[in-house]
Amino acid sequence: MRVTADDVAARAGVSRSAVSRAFTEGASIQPDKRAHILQVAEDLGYRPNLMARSLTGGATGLIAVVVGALSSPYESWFLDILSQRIRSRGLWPLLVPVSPGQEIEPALDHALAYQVDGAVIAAGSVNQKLAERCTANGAPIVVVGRVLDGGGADSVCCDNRAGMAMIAERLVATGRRRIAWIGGRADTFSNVERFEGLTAALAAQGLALTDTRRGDYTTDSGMVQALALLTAPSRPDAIVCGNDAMAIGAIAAARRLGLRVPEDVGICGFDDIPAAAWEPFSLTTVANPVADTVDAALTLLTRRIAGEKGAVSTIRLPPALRLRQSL
Amino acid sequence: MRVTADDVAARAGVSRSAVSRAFTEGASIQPDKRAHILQVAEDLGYRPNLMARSLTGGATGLIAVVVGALSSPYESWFLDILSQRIRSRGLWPLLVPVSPGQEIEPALDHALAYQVDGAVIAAGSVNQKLAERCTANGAPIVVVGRVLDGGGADSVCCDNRAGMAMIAERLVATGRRRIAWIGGRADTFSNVERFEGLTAALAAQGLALTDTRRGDYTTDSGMVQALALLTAPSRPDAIVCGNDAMAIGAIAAARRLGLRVPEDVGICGFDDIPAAAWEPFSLTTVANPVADTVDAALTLLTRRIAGEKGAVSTIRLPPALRLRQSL
DNA sequence: CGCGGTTTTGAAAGCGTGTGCATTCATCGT
DNA sequence: ACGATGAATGCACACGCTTTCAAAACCGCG
Repeated sequence: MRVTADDVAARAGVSRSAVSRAFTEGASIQPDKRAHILQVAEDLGYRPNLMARSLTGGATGLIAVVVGALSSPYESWFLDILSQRIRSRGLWPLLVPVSPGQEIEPALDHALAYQVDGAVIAAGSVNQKLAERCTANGAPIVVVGRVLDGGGADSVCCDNRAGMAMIAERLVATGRRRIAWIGGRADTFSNVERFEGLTAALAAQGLALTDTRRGDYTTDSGMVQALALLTAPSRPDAIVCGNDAMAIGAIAAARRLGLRVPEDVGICGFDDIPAAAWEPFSLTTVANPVADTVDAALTLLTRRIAGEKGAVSTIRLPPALRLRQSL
Repeated sequence: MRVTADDVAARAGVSRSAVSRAFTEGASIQPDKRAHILQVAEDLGYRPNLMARSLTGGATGLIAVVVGALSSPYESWFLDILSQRIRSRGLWPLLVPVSPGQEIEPALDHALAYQVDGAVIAAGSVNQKLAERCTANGAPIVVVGRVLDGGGADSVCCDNRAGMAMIAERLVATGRRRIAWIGGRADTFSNVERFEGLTAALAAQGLALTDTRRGDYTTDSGMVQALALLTAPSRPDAIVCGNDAMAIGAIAAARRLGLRVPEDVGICGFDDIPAAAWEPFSLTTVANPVADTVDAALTLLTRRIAGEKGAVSTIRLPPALRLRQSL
């Protein structure tokens, strides 16, 4: 049914090896013969079967991309950049979507069976054992957005504490005194670092959070938690959110209550997703250097795929404060 | 390097055939022997190589997913649902990102070389010839969000005209007289249908568009075009946008100009992306039945993969009006 | 114990490709 | 003209797996 190299060979009156060589850059074959073969292949709609090719020991060119709920603006923004960059390196992203809370291991296992050359893991929790198993299977991994404790794999991650220190500085500069926090799921790496980073930076200024609440990184949860904060007896004059999506929800909550942002309450987020710059929000936030993160991660990964054996490296990329209207 | 079935066979003291059978559901093998083999495989970290397996004529389980700029909220929302549904059918999405305006053919060609079982095409333009080539290569395709002229492939698509008719009805009901349109790229299927659907429905009510402008389906472009419309001598009292992202931009534009929505100007979009429901927008829009669309598309596709040969079918799913605050 | 029938089992033949190896062929220098 | 050189070519094997096929083992029953 599917047209193979044998078909092309028969039609072109050459051996199958010749067909293979015609498609191999720099192989020893007469130029006009190659042209003829390629023409016949074109006519028949033939393309070398990459599965079979990879069987002989070559790479598949497949990169597993483990990513969380794509409905989140941050995740989809990230995947947009990542998938483009993977393609521009001549590789192909095999998407492995995992729901929050879902185990990553069985899905990744299955992806490994596709002989992926490597994996970029941007969601779910991965321990050292899993990382080692992947590497042992010839598929090095790079973890993005968190640092692997135990150091089983390379990782690239924004410097969350530094980002929060910038926020704290801005809070002090604008004279905020009653500062509240809306975080995400307590067990996520970024949430922990951002929370600790904020409290530490505030403590250095002699300040402390007056209230802390927990959302789930969605806009809706940010709105719900902000409504609770802003209707409490001692209303905060600033709300720091663990990510931009919740901050956007918080702005919506303030508006609904008739509060002015930033005069009555300052609001800020983290990541600088595209929507943060939309005028109705104009969110002051910390820019997560996603493009640089992706580049660094892919560079690390391709090096490992090429066989580099050195110690695992952890890259921390510096974020930048984006001052807009909301704080 | 990578552990193969031979390794497992040697370690378990059986033949390679036995190992293969142990992993094949319903194969003829003694239960305790299978258990033993599976245990050994587990110890060695063995999983059958899916590339090699697919070589014998079986399916790869790979579905190429051609999708456009994921930074767009609609696209990422769509991909979120699609990827989950693909996984829940036991298949795997091979992501093929294409930039707007970029040719889809070379990318899809390359994906075909991975022996994908089929393809879901939600971006780029596909003609009948390309569709036939895919089908001939054993990879049926289904086109989503547009209808293939010439009918070379199944397609699933929202009934854009019906949606616009609902909008027109609402416009009349709220007494709008000067209605403007902000569309997307002129050559896209959804843009053409939505525009024609709106003008036709308005004409049936004795109305006509007072102004039309062209954006590119992004929030920024919606804002730019809406600013132009709302500062023109004859300001419209309603703006219909080709999608939600532009409508959100239009709301931002109205706010910046100090206009009240919907009192001074009604604004509506199309798709009902998650952000449309966010309170600061509360966008009246037409709900694109994305989940149903995805299900229908995958059902069609899996049937084709199973070998169904019938005539191509075009499924039109009915949209629904979502009345919120903006119109 | 023998025999028909049913499972289990291992050997071997592919699946489509890349490539080492030996062979052929053209080319070139002397 | 002739041997040396190098490119071009075809054969055959390897990759890891599934599956057919025939042989072997097992079962129940007379």
